[in-house]
Amino acid sequence: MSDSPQSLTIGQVAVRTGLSVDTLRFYEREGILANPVRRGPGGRRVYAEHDVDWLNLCIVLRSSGMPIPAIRRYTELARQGAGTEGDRLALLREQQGRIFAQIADLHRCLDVINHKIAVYEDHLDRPAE
Amino acid sequence: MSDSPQSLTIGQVAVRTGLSVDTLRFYEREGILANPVRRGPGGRRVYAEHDVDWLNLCIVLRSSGMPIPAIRRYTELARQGAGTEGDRLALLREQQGRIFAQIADLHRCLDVINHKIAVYEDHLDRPAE
DNA sequence: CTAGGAGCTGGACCCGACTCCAGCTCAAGC
DNA sequence: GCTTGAGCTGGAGTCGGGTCCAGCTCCTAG
Repeated sequence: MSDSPQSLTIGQVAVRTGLSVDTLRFYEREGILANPVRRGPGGRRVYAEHDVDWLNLCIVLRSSGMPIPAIRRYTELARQGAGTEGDRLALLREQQGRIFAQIADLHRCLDVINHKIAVYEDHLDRPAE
Repeated sequence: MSDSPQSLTIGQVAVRTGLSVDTLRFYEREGILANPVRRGPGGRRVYAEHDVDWLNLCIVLRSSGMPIPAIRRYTELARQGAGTEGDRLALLREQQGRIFAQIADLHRCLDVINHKIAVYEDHLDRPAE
């Protein structure tokens, strides 16, 4: 419970994030890790807790449909640090908008499907014929 | 205005559905058209209004994330006609469930992003520093 | 008759996002 | 000292969902 090791292996990060080890390396190549991962003895990646936090944000962005290049842009702004907050905010707001649109879209799909379901239920309720 | 031609060309179907001509042929190869498209003179596809209706349903299913093989299964049941309504209903209910899950997921993403946005707004509101 | 425009086919290609693999290096435990 | 397990690299492969293309056939209008 009281463990907050300041250094994690890629395997531990995989467990904490639910991403595969391969995906972690892939994301790194894609440049969506805030700080270019440190290396420990033997060239092994050393992650910190805040890398996990960052990855969790990336996971949220990805799963809401943000493509990797967009996440990379956001990451680059974050890497540049102070002064880019306005831009980062703008990117987040765009994504927020896209999420709203997706939700609205899904509700429209749901309407159609609910209607279809109702028709089938009605049809099946009718005993014979 | 008063046109409801009982036969449509692939180009007209493309316009009515918003799908490309290529995609229509692709969907046909994938077997997600209810009735194996009729052919007119010169081997040209002849569509009817109900094909457009069916395609519109397919579009809804696709855009709510149903993969093509699943749509194919649904289509096959529909083709078999009476007796498969229960199965079709089950497939629709599954998809309904997946849509609910997606919406819930997007709301969770939204929570995270809204929170991030609030932090940035707060940060940017602060005049100097 | 001839140039366009819409269709047709089979097959190649593309893109995004992973996923897998061979071949190598370490470090630890038996 | 040797096996095992976790990591490393570069590069290839996969999968889903389209998209594009060459080369051909019609039909219609000028």
